[in-house]
Amino acid sequence: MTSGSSYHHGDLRSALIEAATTIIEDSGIDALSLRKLAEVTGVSRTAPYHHFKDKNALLSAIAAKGFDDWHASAKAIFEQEDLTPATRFRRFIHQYVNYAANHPQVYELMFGRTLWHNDQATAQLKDIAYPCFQYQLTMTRTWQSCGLLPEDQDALRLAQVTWSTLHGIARLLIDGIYADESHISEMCDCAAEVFIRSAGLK
Amino acid sequence: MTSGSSYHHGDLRSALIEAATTIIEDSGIDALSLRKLAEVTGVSRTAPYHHFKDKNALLSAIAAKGFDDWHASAKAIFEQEDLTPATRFRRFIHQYVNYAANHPQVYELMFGRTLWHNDQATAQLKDIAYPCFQYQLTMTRTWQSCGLLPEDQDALRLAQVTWSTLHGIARLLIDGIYADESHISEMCDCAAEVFIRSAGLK
DNA sequence: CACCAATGTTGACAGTGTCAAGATTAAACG
DNA sequence: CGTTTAATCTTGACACTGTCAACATTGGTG
Repeated sequence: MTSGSSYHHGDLRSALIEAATTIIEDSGIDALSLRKLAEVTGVSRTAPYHHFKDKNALLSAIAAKGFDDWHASAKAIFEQEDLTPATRFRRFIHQYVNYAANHPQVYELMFGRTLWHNDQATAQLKDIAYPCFQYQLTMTRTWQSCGLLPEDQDALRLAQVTWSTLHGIARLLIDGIYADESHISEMCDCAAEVFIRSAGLK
Repeated sequence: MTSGSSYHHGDLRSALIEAATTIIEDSGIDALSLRKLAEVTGVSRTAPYHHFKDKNALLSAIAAKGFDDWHASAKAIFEQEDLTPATRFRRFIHQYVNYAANHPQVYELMFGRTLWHNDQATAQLKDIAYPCFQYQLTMTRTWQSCGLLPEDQDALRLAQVTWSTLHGIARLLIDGIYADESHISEMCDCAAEVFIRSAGLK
């Protein structure tokens, strides 16, 4: 593949995403510079601009891939029909927080201000991310009708609140505030317990 | 004050913090460059380095001030003894999220990765921030003994979970994901409701 | 085979944080 | 009061960043 001509790379776009992801996972988002990335990939400084409009577009592409992975694993748990809804609910919570803890830099990218804040989030990114948000709502509705979450609350608000809790735990962990990784599991259990009890079941 | 000699500024440190805060609140953290800040303050590029070790130290100082404000207003609500605990609990939640919504950039600084992530958070910042975290725990214990929060859960875990929920709501709002400002109040109500119900009180 | 669009290259520019060395001045000390 | 000292501020410089413009190379299409 990397045999013949050295002028044209062949599949630079994929190579860039891969190398960038490695750098980000190893050394954090701030350590990623397009110039260094180009050097590592064995290409000149401005070559990436033929595949990504700017740095933001590259980061968006990486985040988009993260959403894909994340969505898939959430779905895998949610649809595991041999488990009770309560078990799936608990597993989903653990899985969510663990994903964030295991991929802190990518999680930061996916849900951080860098991409979303003011401006455009690369239509492509929105197209991938919004269904993920929507899925959270779908799951919430199901859990409500199972009696795992209070049925009299508005589904959207409840989805926002439950997600906020997981997102908040993830951020506090990732940013290294007030919580450390050794308590992840207990925090997840506590959160699950609180939500389930609020449904008045138990 | 700004009369006589123009070589020495007089109170550059304060002036820098003030100007920097303005810039950050107006245009975001990324818009703050030390060089521009120096120019605005009417001083040369490297003058700030005699008052702050580096950019991080300046940001830490701003965040520290934010923690002061935040802690004060949290305390003000928590100690308002003419209100029922439940009312104070609800108000605290609303106040927390509103503070974040009204000071998004400073909140981002206070609780974001920029300052906390890998490294040092300027001992001074830690000294101011940690008591804030501790206060969250104190409040949680009180709420537990009021029956507002489940008494059988570990106080630290519960404090982490409740705070995560507020923090998560704040971040989703600030980062512009999935939730917009018009629903702040409803989201807070929903969160309060869930927690209170989980105590089994009703 | 000739051409064109895609892809890759070097050069350049404005901007950044920060260090080193020197200028200016307020404060401390005789 | 005069002198020294330490704080403060300045210019110069360096390495680094993202990104644009202009040019080179090439694979695929007519």
